[in-house]
Amino acid sequence: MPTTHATISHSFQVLSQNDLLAILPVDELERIHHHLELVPLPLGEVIYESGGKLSHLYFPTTAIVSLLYVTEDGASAEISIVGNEGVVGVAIFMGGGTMPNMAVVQSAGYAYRLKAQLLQQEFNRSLPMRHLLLRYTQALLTQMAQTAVCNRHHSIEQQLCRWLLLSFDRLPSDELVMTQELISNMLGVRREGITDAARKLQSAGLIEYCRGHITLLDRQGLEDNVCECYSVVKREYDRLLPDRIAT
Amino acid sequence: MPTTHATISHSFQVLSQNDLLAILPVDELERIHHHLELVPLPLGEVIYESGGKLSHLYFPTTAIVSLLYVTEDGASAEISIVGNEGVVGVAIFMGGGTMPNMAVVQSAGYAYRLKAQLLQQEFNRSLPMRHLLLRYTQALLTQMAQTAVCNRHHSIEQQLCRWLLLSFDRLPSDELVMTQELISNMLGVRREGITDAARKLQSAGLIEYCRGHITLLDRQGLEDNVCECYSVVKREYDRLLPDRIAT
DNA sequence: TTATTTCTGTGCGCTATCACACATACTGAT
DNA sequence: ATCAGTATGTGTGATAGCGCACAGAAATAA
Repeated sequence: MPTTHATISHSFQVLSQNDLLAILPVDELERIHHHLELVPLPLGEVIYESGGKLSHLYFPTTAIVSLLYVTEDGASAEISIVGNEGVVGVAIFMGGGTMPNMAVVQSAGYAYRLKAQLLQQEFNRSLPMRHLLLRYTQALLTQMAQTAVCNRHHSIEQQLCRWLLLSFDRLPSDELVMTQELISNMLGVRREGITDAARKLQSAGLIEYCRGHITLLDRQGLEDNVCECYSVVKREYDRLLPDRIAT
Repeated sequence: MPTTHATISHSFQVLSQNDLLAILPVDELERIHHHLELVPLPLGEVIYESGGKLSHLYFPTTAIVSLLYVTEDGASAEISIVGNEGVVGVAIFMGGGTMPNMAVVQSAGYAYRLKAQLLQQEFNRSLPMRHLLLRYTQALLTQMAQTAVCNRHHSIEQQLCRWLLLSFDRLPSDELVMTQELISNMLGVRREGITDAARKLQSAGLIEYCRGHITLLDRQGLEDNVCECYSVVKREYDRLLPDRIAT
């Protein structure tokens, strides 16, 4: 189907809700945008299981996805967060096909997706596409590394601040739908630990929460309480993907 | 300088001490092997600093290198271990150039190195080279992710087992030159914590240590005590780089 | 409405790890 | 042989986070 200029620009505007698609040169985007499929990602949806083959690469727009590892005895830990700044499914172009962790929708929303095979072709053929995805993957590496550091050295309260900031950075609004129980699963700590930390942040007037709804009140306050891990990761994303649309 | 077949095969045998070079198709290797420079890596040598530009990609043969993050207040945590199964300096071909962590030689030995610019050319030109390095990078991703999980959920003793196994896997001998103090820096815990855990392992007859020399006595015993993180990482390396030379 | 489930608050004892302070023992240089 | 430096052992008290148990409150369903 031939595409008029009008529909292309319209599509591009929508596509630009994902930073990586937004940076991609127009001619690259033209080549793939008919294959991009907009899909809703409801809360809790599993995009891929541990060891499961990835059928698509996902470009989140409004959705947030967590990369989670679940241990043999049922404990869990979040490895990284992916929102509209990145993609879910790097194993497709990295060559492994699968990963030993799972991707779960942490905040409902939408994502564009591209068939794995098509993406692989594009990755091999197009230098800009390759550069973009690899730079994003390097940023992902940093996020994972910093998660390891944070898990080792920082308090639950600091980690909660980090997690909230990373999440709000990827969210169009200042409200997050998320229970303390779920957050505790992400951070791999007890629910009570989150209750304590969250209460402190609320008393300090940084956030407000009520039965699964968290509202950001004072971003600067959170940044004052967070450990260095947040800014290290953020700086690295900004450095590696400088032209992405500012949130 | 033209190269005879004899010198080529000789070189290749030596080069094959690094698994990635060993897997590389012969014609690819021929193209770069004159540029590979064998360098000694003494204990403690810093291959790159946090944020420092990488001049070379390193292919360790007998050396082991740790990717370390040092926090603002001086605490440290190992992000991953690299030995003859991989390379140090993925930021070169991933496109970022630098990383917010440092690479330190954990066990003295040798490595081949290749100028960054040359590697970048090769990475863009050669599909096998690219595939190889990207698959290795995916394995690295898994190691980082699993480090995060391990830091969150597992005991010092389990982590010590994991660390020892990962190190001995990358070592030609059964003896490791390494003080408890240094190990504690890698794992990001107190030295006394390592002393306790190491003593337990020694009493159980799994290792023997004396003033900076650790000898592996019972690998199976270590594997019985280690958390799942070790095997998850190992399986992933084996899966992603199946043809590497068995140690 | 009432009943039930979900979410959050709170208390209490337990354990792993930490921080610090030393003691001991081995090593190597002079 | 001596001494300084390095590596390891040990003790004591503090603390963060855990496991468990349960209470109250808000949302949801009947």
